[in-house]
Amino acid sequence: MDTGDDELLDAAFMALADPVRRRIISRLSRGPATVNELAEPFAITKQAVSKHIQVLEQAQLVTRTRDAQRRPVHLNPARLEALTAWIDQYRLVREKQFRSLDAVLQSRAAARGTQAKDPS
Amino acid sequence: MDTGDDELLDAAFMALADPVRRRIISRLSRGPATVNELAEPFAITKQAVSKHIQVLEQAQLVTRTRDAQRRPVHLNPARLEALTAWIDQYRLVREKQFRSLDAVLQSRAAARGTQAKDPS
DNA sequence: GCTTTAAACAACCGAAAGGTTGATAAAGCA
DNA sequence: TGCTTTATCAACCTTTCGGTTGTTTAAAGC
Repeated sequence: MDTGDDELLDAAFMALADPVRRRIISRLSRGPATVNELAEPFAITKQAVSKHIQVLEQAQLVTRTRDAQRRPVHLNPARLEALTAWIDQYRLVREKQFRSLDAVLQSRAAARGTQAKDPS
Repeated sequence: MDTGDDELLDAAFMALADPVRRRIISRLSRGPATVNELAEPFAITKQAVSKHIQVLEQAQLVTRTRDAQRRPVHLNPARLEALTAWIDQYRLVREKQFRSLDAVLQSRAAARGTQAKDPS
């Protein structure tokens, strides 16, 4: 079991629980950006955005480098992979089970409603 | 960059940010369980566990059925898939960037000097 | 030198989360 | 009919989170 990564998982999931931080991740997936650039589309102060980035940095979802007086923020895809790894670990177990017919029908019906990919 | 099910993503990531709730998910991946069964391994009251399950239920990560006076909790794998789908959406974009060195250099240059246009 | 810009640090506030105790409802069993 | 089990509801408390304003550091430009 993943007893060691508990705090990192805590931090990562908590970090992604905020829509502002998720949009920051979305923005960073297209390349590094500074705090000011990241703060622009939001109606909050740069200090608030700076705190959001600190939260993402603590979760190791992003890293910061030095470039003159700017500090570009970079995405860290490895941490995102760690999250999908954790989720898949239980998602796949459940798919294999097929113990309750109700559960299967429910998950199939729900999968039709969302954009789930075919597991085959 | 649709942010349609923002609230569901909020709720789901927030729900998984707690180690107790993650262990509940882990337990449920091996089959349904009641509140009392889920509360047993933890040093908190059943009321607290009941609240945790409410949080998971609001995020649609679990569902509850009726079986006499028991209310077994079931896992809902479709919601877990939605999370991996969101993450992969940005993880894969990033992988594509790594494949092209030009894209990396472009984003670096954009972050350094040219603030004239969005680098997308 | 002095000024501007980017960004962090610090103190503060309101709202929400996690936990507790106590009371309540509903189903099964004597 | 009581009585137990299962689980929720309600009020309350403490800690943390998201945001603000104000101050400070650090590097560039003049």
